Amino acid sequence: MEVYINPRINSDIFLKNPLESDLGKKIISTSVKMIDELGFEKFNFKKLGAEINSTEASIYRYFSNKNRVLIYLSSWYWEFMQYQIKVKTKEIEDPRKKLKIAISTLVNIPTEAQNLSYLDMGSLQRIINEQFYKIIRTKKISIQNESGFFESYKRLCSSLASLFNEIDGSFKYPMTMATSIVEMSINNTYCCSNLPSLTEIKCGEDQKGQVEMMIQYFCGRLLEQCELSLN
Amino acid sequence: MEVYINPRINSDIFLKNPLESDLGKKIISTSVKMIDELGFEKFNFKKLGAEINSTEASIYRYFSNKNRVLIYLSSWYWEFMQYQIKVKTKEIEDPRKKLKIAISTLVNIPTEAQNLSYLDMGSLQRIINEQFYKIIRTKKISIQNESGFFESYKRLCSSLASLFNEIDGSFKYPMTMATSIVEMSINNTYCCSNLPSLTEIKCGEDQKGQVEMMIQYFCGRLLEQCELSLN
DNA sequence: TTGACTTTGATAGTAATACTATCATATATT
DNA sequence: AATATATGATAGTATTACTATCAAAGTCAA
Repeated sequence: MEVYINPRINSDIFLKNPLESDLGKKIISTSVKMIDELGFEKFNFKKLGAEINSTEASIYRYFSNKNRVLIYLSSWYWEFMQYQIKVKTKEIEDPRKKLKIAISTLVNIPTEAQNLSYLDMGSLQRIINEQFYKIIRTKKISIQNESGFFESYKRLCSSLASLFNEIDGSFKYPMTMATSIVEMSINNTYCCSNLPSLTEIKCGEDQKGQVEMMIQYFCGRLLEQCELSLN
Repeated sequence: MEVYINPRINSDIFLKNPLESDLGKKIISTSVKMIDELGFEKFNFKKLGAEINSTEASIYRYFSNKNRVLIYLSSWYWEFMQYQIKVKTKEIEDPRKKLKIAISTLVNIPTEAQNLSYLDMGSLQRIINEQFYKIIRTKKISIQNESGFFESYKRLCSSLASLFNEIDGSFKYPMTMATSIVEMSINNTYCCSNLPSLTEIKCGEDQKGQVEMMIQYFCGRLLEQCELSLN
């Protein structure tokens, strides 16, 4: 019986749907672990094959190269994020409260989504924090964008932008603000561990709470009528 | 007679200072052209050697690998940026006016710095827009950070952060805001050409002006007493 | 049960990449 | 004139990112 949530992912990203076989599921779940441990550069299909007792050739039947695996994982991550935010804000009317929940989800997705996914969301979040930029900064960006590889990310940003718009219709740049907010959550979590002098967030237990409060603070200043931190 | 500005760059980044020989200068100026044209992945020392009528081995005497070239170029870029902002704000007292100039420089550095550099600043800016994240998202981040490879970038962010602090001492996250503003200039220029649905900026002649105004708008909302766009 | 089709495994091979090493030559320095 | 330094020329190695081929195993349908 299937209890996991399977996000719908653009089928041009893969050659064969990894969710339709045991090998496929192993490929993606073990990719997450290995990329998190080795880093994306040192990760490759030969090592992955060895790890899951399969072969390089078999994995190439699912994904044409390791970049596609990364694109697949990021689509998964953003789809999952979107879904979680949707579920958690369904019953809520006030866009300020919705935004507060969206921010919290953005930061805390790994703890909230445990046991809903084949994938280790903690590892996946670290991967996204480290690697997401590699996905969207490529010479192949136009072709990949036209193929719809980034739809999941764009959809999430759009729905944040609509929230901003609902809260403060006079705000001129909701889409830019949305990407900035998402990147702020990525960056500050990353910098806090790796380049601490670039952020006010202090590493440690309450780190995620700090990032959450910070993003609330920025939203409160950017949008009128939006004092999230006081609610 | 030397009329160019030579930014001081952490000497651990290179094996032999490229500014101290003709070959070295050719290496960096041709790297900029080639990375801009080919993309960083397809650029390598063999191709570079062929282009400048030298050899792979000779280039390896200057840089231990192509990543170091990218780090070198980004240090150059941020040093140059810092220097330009400093020169242009030297005589000015009002931190708001200083900030306005800093924002403009951030966006318009290629046109402002023509003929001050060996390097084509237009190409270099495109490279930074596309590749900067690759530099700071690496498994070697801690070692490289400890070696001081990112000092130029950090210094620039710090000086922006002090400006924010001068303008509005009550603002809680000046450093995060500084990195966000710098990244906003990088991202929106990139997205405008490559992922247009992620930004409100419209590609075209006035593109840089739009980005400038947008950043001013964000600063105006984030900091109290800071209506830059009205000045 | 036979036969066909699909999935995976096993193995081999190729072109390109990212270096490293060595030696010769040219040039500059003392 | 002797020496040190910079560069060029060439060769070689390990790894990577694929591609191709064939065999074995399991599945499904007549």
